[in-house]
Order: sequence, then C-alpha cells, then structure tokens
Amino acid sequence: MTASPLYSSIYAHVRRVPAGRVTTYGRIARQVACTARTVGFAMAALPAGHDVPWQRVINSQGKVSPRRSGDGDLIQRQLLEAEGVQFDARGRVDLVRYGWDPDGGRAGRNRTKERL
DNA sequence: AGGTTGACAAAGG
DNA sequence: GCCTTTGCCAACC
Repeated sequence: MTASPLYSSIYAHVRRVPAGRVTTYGRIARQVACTARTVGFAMAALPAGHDVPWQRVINSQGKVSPRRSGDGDLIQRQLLEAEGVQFDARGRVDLVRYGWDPDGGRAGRNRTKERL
C-alpha cells in the first residue's frame, strides 16, 4: 500500500463521480487542495486493479486530453458514451450538463435535468 | 542535486 | 473561439 494520502484523496473523489457524469481536473484538484497537474499525474499513475473511473475525469475545456501514449483518449470517449455522455461535434462534453459539481449535491437548481 | 516532462488551469493576444 | 505564455506540483533521468 504505501500510496500517498494525496493520491488516495484524488482517487476517492473520482470514485464519487456518478456514472454518466464528468468532472474536471481542476475541480478535483480544488477538493484535494492540489494542482490540476498532480491530479492528472495521479490518473497516469493509476495502479492495476483500481476501481477508479478515470474516464470521467476530463479537462476544464470539457474535452478529453490527448495523452502521449496509447489511445486512451479514444477509450475514454467510448466509455463515456457508453455511460450516456454525449459529445459535441468537436468531441467536447457539455460541462454544464454532465459536469459533476462537488457542491451541487445540496442545491439541485443548477443540476440540469438528468433526463435528456 | 538539478533539469525536463507531463492525462492541467487561468490569463492574455 | 483558438493559440501562446506562466504557474503549479510530482515523477523521472
């Protein structure tokens, strides 16, 4: 185990993201009191056998980041679509619609009707 | 011990 | 709306 508490916190927050919803690195970074880069790094450092939906984590632009190795970005899009997340013509996700707010849980006003 | 890279974000042009 | 620069923090060489 020996996993840094920081990483554990990041993973914990990502796990809190419900299916069909997406969040941004900056938002998680804000929750764990860290920078967005650290969050991205934590995702890249995901160990095998993790139950963390890293695919639900995208950048503030509402788009998946073109990572350097592998075609994970394509996988991410496929997984999100499988969860019910729709992408824009340019491959962009509507954060206002699918964006998961850590504080939005209390006031459902901003929470767009989950049903399309 | 120091420099570079990286699944980012915010601000400026 | 897109591209460039700066700041950030952690891992890798």
